[in-house]
Amino acid sequence: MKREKIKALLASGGTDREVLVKGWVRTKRGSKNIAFIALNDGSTIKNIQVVADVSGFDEQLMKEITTGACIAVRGRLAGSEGSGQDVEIRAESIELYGKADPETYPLQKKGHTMEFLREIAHLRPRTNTFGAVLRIRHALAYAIHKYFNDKGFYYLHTPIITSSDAEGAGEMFQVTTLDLGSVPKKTDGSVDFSDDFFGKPTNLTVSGQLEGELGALAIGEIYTFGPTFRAENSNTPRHLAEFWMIEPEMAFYDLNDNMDLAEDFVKYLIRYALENCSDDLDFLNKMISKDLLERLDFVINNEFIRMTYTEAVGILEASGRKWVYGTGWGKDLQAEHERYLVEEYFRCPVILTDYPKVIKAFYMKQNDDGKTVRAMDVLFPGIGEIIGGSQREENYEKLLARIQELGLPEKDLWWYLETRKFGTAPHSGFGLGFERFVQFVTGMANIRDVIPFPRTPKNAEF
RNA sequence: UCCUCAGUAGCUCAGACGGUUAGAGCGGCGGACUGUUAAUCCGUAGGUCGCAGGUUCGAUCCCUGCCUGGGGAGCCA
Repeated sequence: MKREKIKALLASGGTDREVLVKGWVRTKRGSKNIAFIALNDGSTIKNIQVVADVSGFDEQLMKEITTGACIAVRGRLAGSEGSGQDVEIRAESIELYGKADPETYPLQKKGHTMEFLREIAHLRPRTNTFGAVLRIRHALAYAIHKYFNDKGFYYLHTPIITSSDAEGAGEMFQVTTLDLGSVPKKTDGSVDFSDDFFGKPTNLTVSGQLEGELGALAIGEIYTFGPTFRAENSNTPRHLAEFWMIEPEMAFYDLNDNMDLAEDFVKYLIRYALENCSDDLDFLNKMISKDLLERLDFVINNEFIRMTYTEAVGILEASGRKWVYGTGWGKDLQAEHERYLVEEYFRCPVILTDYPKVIKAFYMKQNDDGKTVRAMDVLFPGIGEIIGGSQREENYEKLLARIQELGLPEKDLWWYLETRKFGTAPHSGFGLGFERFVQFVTGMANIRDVIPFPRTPKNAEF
């Protein structure tokens, strides 16, 4: 007999037939004569109720069917006499795959705090909340590939190990095979990397963007979707040391095309989740974040506000607010400023453009005013900056001048500069932090709870 | 990294001017119950009071340091 997944079984509609299901026991209740087992196999947030007439089963077996145990149930699918569910399985035989000693199994029927569940990350996927988050995370990852594939973008695999700190996106994790107990030194005392695996210092990537640009300037429109690593000592509900980032890069896109793509992309993903994960989103809306569905609907049904950094500063200065951080032109916007614009003034996602060049990266296209660059940040309620992007500087002289002005390692960037030397083209791109986006879609308050195994300062367990 | 709060039973928390046997709810275990929905009812076991020093006749409680976690900030996605 073929095992059926609970999701398919519940969707099938028919009753009065033999079925075989396998899964993990969520709860068992009942009396001396009858037992009710809520069984979940991860295919859906919904459990199937298994009803067992106790007299027909081995006493020891029934005793060992406890919360967390894994069982296979063969029985008859039937309409339920109880009110909590439409159908249930009248068990005819039960096989116990794995016991879960109730005295030591850490998951209870009652709710647990997110902090506690983080300590048992190997078991937390068995909870309703994490099951829902993991299914939604999967659906969003799939939708990302589908969106870009359908638009003719190519998935470009940029390197995880890199040898330059050109992007300057943050502190990096060093990659080495040198024996840290006795590091080879040169005569001047500095580390001799010639014996290291790559013969020079290497690190884990902080961004695939620069390599992404190489792809865009050859095959037109590409995207990356991979892990990135930042060794920043950031301890916040919005930062991870290891996170996933999506970075599309497009030839012949100007900043407006870039913004259009970003907005359309984000709305597509939310719509995809609403259409394909409604059970999980309903659960999260009820148990985790009260107005979740309302927020998601709002984002897909409203145009993002677009304005320049300069206009935004004007709004902040006209607000009459007392800010902890000053708001003069040329200063970067702080969390309190972004929050005011998004959550109070507009109450809508906002795209800010044309930031002062001094606070932005070297590769952004310089405007004719000599002061600003064609940058864009997409700001979301609750999580702040979710997308950062720009039109890239395609002019060789201007790009080189900026690199020199900032004292960046020109030698390490020779390959990047050559794209502007040989057949340069206007192009744009952006980066979307995947976990921050999953946070927004699921309503989870802490980014550590939207990735199966979070990596944060002082924590690399599991 | 800075500011701030916290760490007591498996979980969530209460507690004491510094003073003999540290409490509750839930969970577990035992029992009752012919259909339950985080079942209900009765009973019961369970604690190095985060770690290391210090003050004291005596510290889980006061002081110092450290560790871990939450929130806020910075850095950013």
